Amino acid sequence: MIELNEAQRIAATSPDGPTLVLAGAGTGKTRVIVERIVWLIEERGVDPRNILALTFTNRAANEMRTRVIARVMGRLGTERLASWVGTFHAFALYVLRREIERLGYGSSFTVFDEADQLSLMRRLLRDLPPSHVKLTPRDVLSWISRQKQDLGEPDSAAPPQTDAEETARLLWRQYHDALRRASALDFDDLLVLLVRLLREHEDARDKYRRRYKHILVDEYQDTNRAQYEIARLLTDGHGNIFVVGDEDQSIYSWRGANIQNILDFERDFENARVIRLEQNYRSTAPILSAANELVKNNRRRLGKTLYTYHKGGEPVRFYVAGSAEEEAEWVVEEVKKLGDGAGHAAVLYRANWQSRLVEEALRRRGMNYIVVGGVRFYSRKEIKDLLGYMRLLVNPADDESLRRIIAVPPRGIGGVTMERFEEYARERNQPLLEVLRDSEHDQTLNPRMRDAALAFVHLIDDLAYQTKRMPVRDIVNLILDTTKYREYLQQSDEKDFRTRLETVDEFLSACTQFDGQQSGGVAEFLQDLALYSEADELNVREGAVTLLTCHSAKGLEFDTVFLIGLEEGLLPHVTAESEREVEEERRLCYVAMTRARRKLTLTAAQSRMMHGTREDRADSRFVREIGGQLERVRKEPRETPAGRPSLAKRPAGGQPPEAVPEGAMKTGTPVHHPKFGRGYVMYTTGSGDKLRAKIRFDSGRVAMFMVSQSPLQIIEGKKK
DNA sequence: AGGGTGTTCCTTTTT
DNA sequence: GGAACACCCT
Repeated sequence: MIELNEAQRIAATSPDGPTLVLAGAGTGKTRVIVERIVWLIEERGVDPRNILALTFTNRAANEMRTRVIARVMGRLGTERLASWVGTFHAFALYVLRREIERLGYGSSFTVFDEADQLSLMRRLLRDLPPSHVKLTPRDVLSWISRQKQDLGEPDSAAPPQTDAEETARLLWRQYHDALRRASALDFDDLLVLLVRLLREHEDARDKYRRRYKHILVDEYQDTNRAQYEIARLLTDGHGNIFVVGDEDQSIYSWRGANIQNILDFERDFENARVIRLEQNYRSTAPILSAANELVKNNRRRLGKTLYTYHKGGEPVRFYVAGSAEEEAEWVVEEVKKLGDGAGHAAVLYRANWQSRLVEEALRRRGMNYIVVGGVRFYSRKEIKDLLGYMRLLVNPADDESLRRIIAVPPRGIGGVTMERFEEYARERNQPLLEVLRDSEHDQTLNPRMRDAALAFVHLIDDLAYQTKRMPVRDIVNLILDTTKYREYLQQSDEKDFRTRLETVDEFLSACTQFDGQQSGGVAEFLQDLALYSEADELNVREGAVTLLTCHSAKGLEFDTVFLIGLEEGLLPHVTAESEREVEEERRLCYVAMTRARRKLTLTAAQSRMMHGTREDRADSRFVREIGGQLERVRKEPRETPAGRPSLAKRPAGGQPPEAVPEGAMKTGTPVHHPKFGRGYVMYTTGSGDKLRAKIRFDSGRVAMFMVSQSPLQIIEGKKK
């Protein structure tokens, strides 16, 4: 066993039976799991195939797998790790592919992503009688998700308490039926159906119990009811469950994670051993003590105190900028000072949209950076279009995909025509594709509609026939050719069709890769894709700073960390109202801070654009709680008064300097702005005093101005 | 039918 | 600043 401290060694070599390892941030959690797997295989002689290791993110799974292989290789010469290491969702998918027919589903089911769920829910809400309470699709979906993760059923006994709940329940029923009809599952269904399979089918339960004699769960504090139940069902019988977690890092309650699972482990699993890891190997003393200072304000915790033998270290800094723009500028300047060290630095934020300002500041300086997460490759329009075709081929009942592609490219079936088919589909409870097919015999239909519908059905039928048993790449190529998709992109989107074509090519490469590695066909390809996200791949680019949310930073570490937006309403987030929710925000802040090895800087802004208007911002209460541990950084003097646009500074009622005459602002007009300098009009929208102009400045900056209220001036002739 | 434009929301975090 | 929707024009 390599370099383990006493507590780590005791944990990794814990005998059979339930074990809970409470591992604080940076105490070597992953190492303990990895060493335990190695120990089980090498010392205890456990067959690797009998080991099941479950994680929450693919990234964590990949890392664990890589590390175990690296450890086991030299000794056993095993090239491939036969243990099952992956996320709960991936494991559920793996089992369901083989067993789902027992639950009355076909094995080529579709997995709905968030966009699919949203568009389905939007439609259901539209069709709801107006008497119902107004709910947003997001709210309904997250309510349903919570119910599912708690293993509720759409028509369970408990009577609805409020009108909203009654409506939500009705929508759940409809949503459930729609998924059923489309032979589709959402993310939660993967877990729910696995639980049902294990509960209701004894032979399946026995089979998987016998196979997985040792269950390991990473980030146990993030398990929800369904995941807990899966672990429990697989464990009952042998009791060999080894979980690692940290209640102070529980940040997924909005996804149904139940912190009670870790708090109750000793009660749930009899004779459980509990081992605490408290020696932190990652951070310097000042970082650790600031983080401890913060998290000790939480009441719901088991309590641990992290310590380190690292002496010294720079104090944790706190910088307040005048505006969010200035905050980004400052942070980027600081990153720049790091030189090559930027490659080991990260900028962390609460919400994805916060990356924008930082990205812009980085781009202005031509600096390299990586954004983790954000807009996903597979949610880009062109990819979703192609996936729509593929999904319809695999699963002709997938109405959601049909709606997406029926007018892509346009083929004479628009809103009015579709409405008519939708109605038939509802009446006869049939998939849309079938309804379109049957239109052949419908004499009441206008012939133009009918011909268009039949042409589409033939297209799909032909594709389905030709693509049987074809490699995925060839299928996509065939779709591209028969639908003239590239030509469609070209004519519909002159501006950025080049990047879109590149995206298509990138997608083709991904297909080729799948064809080369995996044995499955399109159905498997699509199912795997649903669980994949780019955040899984942490591409390291030489010298590039990493931008990511606090959530996706979990499990990672960086030499230098900037945690930005420490403001009330952002961290803690506005939506956190109850004390319980604020505690989770505090844990999130704690997780973010403890990512730093050597240098940690917190920042905030005094003003920020929030949904279209500039708002004054207050420092986060967390800053106060860390209090004395922070070193305040003073603003450096600047030549130009920074931050706030001049609009905010003008005395109320004042006239803009030299009002711009109506009609003078045209595309190409050169203008001058006191703060941003010279530029020209890209285009204008609106009219009168609502006239707005998009300006591209010589600095490269692009901004939209309300002409009547901005200090823009038209300058004569001298265009550069 | 389909493209373009304007208007009105709302924006957490992820499998 | 963006997505979804409503509206208008061809």
